[in-house]
Amino acid sequence: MSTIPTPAAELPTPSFSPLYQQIKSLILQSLHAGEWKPGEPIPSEIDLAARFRVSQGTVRKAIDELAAENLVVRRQGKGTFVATHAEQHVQYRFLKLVPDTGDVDTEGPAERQIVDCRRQRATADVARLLALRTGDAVLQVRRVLSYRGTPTILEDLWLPGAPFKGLTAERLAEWHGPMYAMFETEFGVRMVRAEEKIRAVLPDESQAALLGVTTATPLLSVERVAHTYHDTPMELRRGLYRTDTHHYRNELG
Amino acid sequence: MSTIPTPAAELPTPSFSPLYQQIKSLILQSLHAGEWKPGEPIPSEIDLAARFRVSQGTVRKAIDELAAENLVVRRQGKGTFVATHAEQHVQYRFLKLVPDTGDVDTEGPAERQIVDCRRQRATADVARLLALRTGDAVLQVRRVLSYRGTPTILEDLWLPGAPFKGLTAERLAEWHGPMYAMFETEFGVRMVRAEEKIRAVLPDESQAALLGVTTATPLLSVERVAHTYHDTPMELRRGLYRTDTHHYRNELG
DNA sequence: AAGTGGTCTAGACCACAAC
DNA sequence: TTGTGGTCTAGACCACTTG
Repeated sequence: MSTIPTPAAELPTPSFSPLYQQIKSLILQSLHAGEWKPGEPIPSEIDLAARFRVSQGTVRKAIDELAAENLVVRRQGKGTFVATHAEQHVQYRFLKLVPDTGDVDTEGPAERQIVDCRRQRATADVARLLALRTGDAVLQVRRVLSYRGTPTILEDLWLPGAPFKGLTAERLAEWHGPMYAMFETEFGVRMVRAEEKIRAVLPDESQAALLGVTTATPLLSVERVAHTYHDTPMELRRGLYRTDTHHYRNELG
Repeated sequence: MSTIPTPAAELPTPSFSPLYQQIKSLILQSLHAGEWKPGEPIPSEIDLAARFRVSQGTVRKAIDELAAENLVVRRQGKGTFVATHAEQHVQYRFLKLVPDTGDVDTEGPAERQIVDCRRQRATADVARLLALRTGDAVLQVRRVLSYRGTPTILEDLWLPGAPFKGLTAERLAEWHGPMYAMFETEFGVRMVRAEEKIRAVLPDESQAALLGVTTATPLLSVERVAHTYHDTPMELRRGLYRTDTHHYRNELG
C-alpha cells in the first residue's frame, strides 16, 4: 500500500543469522570465486564440516538450500557437484518454449544462425537493465533459431563488454551446445537466475523478414534478464517467439 | 533421444520409501480429506510425531516438503497452517500479469464483470483437459477483468459440474475476493498447482469487442489447467491478456 | 571394503508469539 | 510461563557408487 516501500519494514534487520546460513554464504563465496568449477564435485559433507568446524547436519542444511536453488546437484553415493548448463538433462533450463506436439528431445536442438554481432555503447535502457552506465561497452548479438527448418525464435542479446572480452561472432558460430554453457567454460560466468517479461506484439518489417512471417503475425515478446551470483545482471535478451507450432510452458506452484 | 521413452528408465521403481515420505503422504491424506481446513493450524510437530510414532525430526522433514510445495505455511511460535488462497499476501498467486509501472498493491484489485455463466456438456478438448468424458456436465463462465476502468483480461473458465454443483452467476457476482478462495470456502476445492500454455494471438470480433480493442491487437493467450490434490485437474481457464499496460512476469530458477 | 549422500533418532537449546 | 517452530549436535544405520 505504501507508495514508497521501506525496505526496513519488509526486512526487519536479521538481528540473527543461523549457522547454516553463514556456512551457505561461505560455500557460495567459494562457488563464486571458482574454487570448484561447474561440473566438478565440491568437498564431501564431512570434509566441509571439518573445515568450518560445525556438524555434518549443519553443512547438510546449507547444501540443501544450495541444491534447492539449483546451484549444486547432489548425487547419492558420488558426491555434490557444481551445477552447470552443460549437462544433458538440464540443458536450456531457461528456455520455456516447447513444441506443441512431441517433446523437446524428439525435436532435437535448434539450428542457429548469427545475424549480427557487434560491440556498441549501451543505450540508457540497456544500461539500466544490466546495471551499467549509459555509454558503457556492450556486445550485441542478433540470431535466429530454427526448428526443423522453420525460423522460430529471433533473439537480440546484450552482454556487458568487460566480462565477455574476446567474444566474437566466430566463437559464437563455432560453439556447439547451450550458449550458457559457453559462458561458463569460456568466460567463467555462470547464470543462476533469470526473470522474464512477456508480451504479445507484432513484428516490424525486419523482424518479420527474419522469421519468415508477415507483420500481422502476433508474436511472443520475451525480455529476459539473467543474473549470475549475488544477483548481478549479466545478460539482457529480447526474444520474439513464433507460437503457431510452439508455446511457452509455465508451471505454477 | 529415444522416441518411445520408457518410464522405467526414468523411475527405476522406488523399491524403497523413506519414513518421512510415508508421513508426508499421511498428512496429505488428512489435508485432502479436510481434517484441517484452509487457514486452520494442523497439529504441532510433537503431536504428529506422537500420532505416527516417529521422531519430531521425521515429521519435520515431511512438513518441510509440504511447505516447499505451498500446501502448508509455517509460522514460528504459532504453528503450521493449511495454506489458503484467501490470505492477503498470497492472493492471486496464479495470476502472473502485473502492471508495467507501480506494483500490484498500488493498482488494487480488478473490477470484475460476469459476461456469461451456463451449464453445458464438455466438448472433447475440454473433457480431455479436465479428465472428464465428452458430454459430461461442465460449468462455463466468461468474465472480464478491468484495471482502473480498462478491460484487460477476458477469461473463459470451465469447471467440472459435479464438484461445483450449486455455483451460479449470482454467487460468483456476490463473492468478493479471489475466485480460488471461494472454491475453498464454498466447495472445498483447493487448487495447489497449475500449468499454463502461452501464445500470442489475435482476438476474434466478439473477444475484441469485450476488451475494447481492434482485431489487429496482439494479445497473450494463456491456457491454464489448475489441479487440486493428487494432481486432479479441476479447472480449465483460457485467458486473453492485454499487454499494452501490463506484462506477464516469470521467474526462472 | 570404503566413501558418499540419505534417513532416523534423541536431546539440548534458541527465537517467537500468546497468555 | 508455556507452547510453537527453528537450530544444532552426535551418533547410528541405510542406500548407492566405485574400486
